Amino acid sequence: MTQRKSQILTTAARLFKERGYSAVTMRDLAAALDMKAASLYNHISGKQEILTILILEVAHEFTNGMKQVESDDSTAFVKAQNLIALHIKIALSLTDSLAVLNNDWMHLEGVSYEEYIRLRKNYEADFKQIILEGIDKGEFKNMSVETILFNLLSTLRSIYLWIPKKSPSEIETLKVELPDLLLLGLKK
Amino acid sequence: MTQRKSQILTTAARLFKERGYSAVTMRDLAAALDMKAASLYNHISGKQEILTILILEVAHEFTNGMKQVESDDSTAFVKAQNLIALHIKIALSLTDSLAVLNNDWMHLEGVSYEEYIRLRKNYEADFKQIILEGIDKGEFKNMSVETILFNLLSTLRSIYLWIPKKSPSEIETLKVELPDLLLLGLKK
DNA sequence: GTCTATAGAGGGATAGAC
DNA sequence: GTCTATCCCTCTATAGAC
Repeated sequence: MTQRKSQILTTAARLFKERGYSAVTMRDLAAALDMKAASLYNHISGKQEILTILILEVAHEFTNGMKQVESDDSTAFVKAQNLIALHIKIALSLTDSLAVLNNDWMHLEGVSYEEYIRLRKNYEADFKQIILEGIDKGEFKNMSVETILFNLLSTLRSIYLWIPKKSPSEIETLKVELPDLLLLGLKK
Repeated sequence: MTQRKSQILTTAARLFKERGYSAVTMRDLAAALDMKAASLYNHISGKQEILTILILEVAHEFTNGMKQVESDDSTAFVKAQNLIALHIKIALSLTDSLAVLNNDWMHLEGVSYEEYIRLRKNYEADFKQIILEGIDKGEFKNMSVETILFNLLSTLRSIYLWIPKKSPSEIETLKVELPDLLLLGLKK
């Protein structure tokens, strides 16, 4: 990956986050980089390639993080804590790309689309399994696993919206309080 | 509002929800209604009008619901319960428009944009006030109000994503469990 | 109220000079 | 590696017949 290409990708991520993939033109992107649209094509094959790289990078981060969490031989409660930390970490390091994943995944095409859907399906199934384990072993309240998963993923998926508006000290507060807020209500 | 116009609006809401405002063309919308794009303009002034009507209707529903909740002389805990019920009710009755509000508000233009921003700002400030009241009176844990607000709004804003996939009985479960899940962890 | 036709602007992408 | 010029297509919206 050349320097120019990653410059294009980070700028694209920011613009896609602000206005959405479909509303950003190659001319917009080029202008934000002080160049002409035609020049972009020396670095990337097209608009779709940008979208695919941005989204699949984040999706693989989640998948790898989940593998890490699962390989650790700990309680469901600790695994859930680690997943919360994973979401915060990715939201901090890949804020804009994560926004693109959340909002524009449906504009992926062909095999990239299939790949994304597969990764997301597996991630959610793994997450559900961890919650089920927690309920089975009496670590969590005996509530509908669907409701719990919905609540956790909703909040975790929104972190990227919250982070850019906050100071480093507020983010530290979130890191400490979010696991408590999300999991202590669940604890048996 | 003629029957034809509301037919156009509900179809547009569905398409905008699926692909986003910018990716849906007037030809797409017309085709979904078995008509030609030019005919749409006998009922609406343009694409922007559709977006404005869909989003501001939902925004006013939230604003009116908040007024109701505030006018009730009850504890912060009950007010929070009522706000959760409000979000579930709107997510059920205006699922597609709510999705459009969440995803495409930034494509509003002119006074409609200003109006939306104003309504959202006031709604969030009112919500925050209720949480602060709960902390002050010792009903809620003494946590960062920002963290609490973030968690509540994240989950409440995502309900529309969850509802279309679920059966009526699962939705009943959500109505019962969500206030417990969101608020009992907060309770002092 | 719906149609065909089309204006006028702007989209992604390519060719080829430098 | 960047540019100008341009292709070809699609976009929103309008004009005017029926």
